[in-house]
Amino acid sequence: MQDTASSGVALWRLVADGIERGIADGRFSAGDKLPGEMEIAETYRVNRHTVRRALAALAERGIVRAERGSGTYVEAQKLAYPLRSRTRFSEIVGAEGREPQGRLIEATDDLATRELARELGLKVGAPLVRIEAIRLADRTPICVSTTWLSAEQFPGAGEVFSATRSMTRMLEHYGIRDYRRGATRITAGIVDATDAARLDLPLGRPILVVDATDLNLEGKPLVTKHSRFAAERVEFLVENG
Amino acid sequence: MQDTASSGVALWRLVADGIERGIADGRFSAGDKLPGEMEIAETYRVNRHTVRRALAALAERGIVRAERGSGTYVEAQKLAYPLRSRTRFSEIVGAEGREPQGRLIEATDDLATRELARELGLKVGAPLVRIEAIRLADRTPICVSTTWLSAEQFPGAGEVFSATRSMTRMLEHYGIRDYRRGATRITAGIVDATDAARLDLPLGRPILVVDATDLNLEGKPLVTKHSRFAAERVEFLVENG
DNA sequence: CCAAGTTGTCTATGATACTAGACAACTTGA
DNA sequence: TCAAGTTGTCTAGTATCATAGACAACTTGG
Repeated sequence: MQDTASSGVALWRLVADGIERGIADGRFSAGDKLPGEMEIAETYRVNRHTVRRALAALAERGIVRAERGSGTYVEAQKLAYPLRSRTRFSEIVGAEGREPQGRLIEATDDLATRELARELGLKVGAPLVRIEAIRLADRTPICVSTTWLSAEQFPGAGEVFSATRSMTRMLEHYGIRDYRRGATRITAGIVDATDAARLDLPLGRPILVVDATDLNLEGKPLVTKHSRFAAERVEFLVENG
Repeated sequence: MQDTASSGVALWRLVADGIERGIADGRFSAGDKLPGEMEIAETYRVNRHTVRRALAALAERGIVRAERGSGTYVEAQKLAYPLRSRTRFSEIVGAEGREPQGRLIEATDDLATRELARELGLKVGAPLVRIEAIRLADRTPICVSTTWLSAEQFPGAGEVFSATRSMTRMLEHYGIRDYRRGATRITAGIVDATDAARLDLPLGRPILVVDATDLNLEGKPLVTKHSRFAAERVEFLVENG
């Protein structure tokens, strides 16, 4: 493909548009592996470097993701994540037709700092369970969360979460049938090295940081969390009214 | 105006598209004088030479005409395209005093889908020749067409079209002296990236989509086509009675 | 472990895009 | 006639676009 009589549109842009169209048309679906750079270059009659430019532009926009040695894959579209008083990760992901999954990274004992104590309605220094977990949709990491619970109210919470792989089912194990979201604070930042590895994100990528506390139906704090979402994989929906 | 975060679209093309849009929208009419090159350069925050490049591209396509010492004037007029039982692109364009031209993009083998088989009076799966071609008037692309013919009735149709550059002359080669238009269906849509590049149209522009079948004098289907016209360069005339 | 296939990075070259400034050639209206 | 405004042409420098080849780094399957 030669620059179409110098049309004013860069070759790499035409290639990028072609690939994006293939994704939009369903010729490639989320998770699919694209043809190799060489193959794309041949089908468009273009140099491999031009294809790389096109793929870089798509990767920049989070539409594809290159894996060295393996291939380039179609990124899932952003997960629509409504922020309501009832927010359950597994329900939200399931409602999008994707497979929710939770994975325990570690569960440790901890002591309440002043902030944690205030959020949870406990005394400073009260024993807590701290759960570091990762949540996925269709095997793509969406967020890592640090969750704190009272160690007295939820003894052995780490093992239970590890077994159930769901915060909701873990609370059910302790007889909590329902809960609701209290305050939610949202900020943004840059991923650190630890979270980057856990989220399978390149360094320097933006994250959405959510601090939230869940309450039981009487308004008593149950758990408080500090979650970091891969910004390019999720879109928060705030419902007005 | 700097290259918009390196969008892959040349600055002069953005300026040219802007001016062309102004003409299409009626902000400038045929015969009007455009603002001076300096003024255009200022409104687009661009060097005067870039404006000259844009105007040169428009002049090349016969849309504007520059007069030294005086100004640049709008030339554009839509191609009047009558829809009759006898529709020959080259005749229609020639009748407007413009130079018709055809160009083969590709010719491939194909198999009849149910719809194509019905249109052509063939069996599903019958071998077809699929011709992708572009038609121009005075070097301005007017439409791209996908044409299907029976591979058995017209063997090697792709090469013949490539050589004759005319559908009419191609059919003459197979002994078809005359044909007439059967059903014609017209819809509209937005140009996709591939057609945009072929029609030299900015993305997002409207197209006229025409599906039609040509019959021989006994009413037997010869070819069926799916054509996309640049809406801003053509005006269909339907003759009543 | 190895071979094949993949993406990542480097260097290099030529063409094109964009900016900048200057001046020539021409038209228009006062 | 003259001044102002217009398009046409030239030189020059910087950045981007596109091609080309080579090799490194990595993954996958046998």
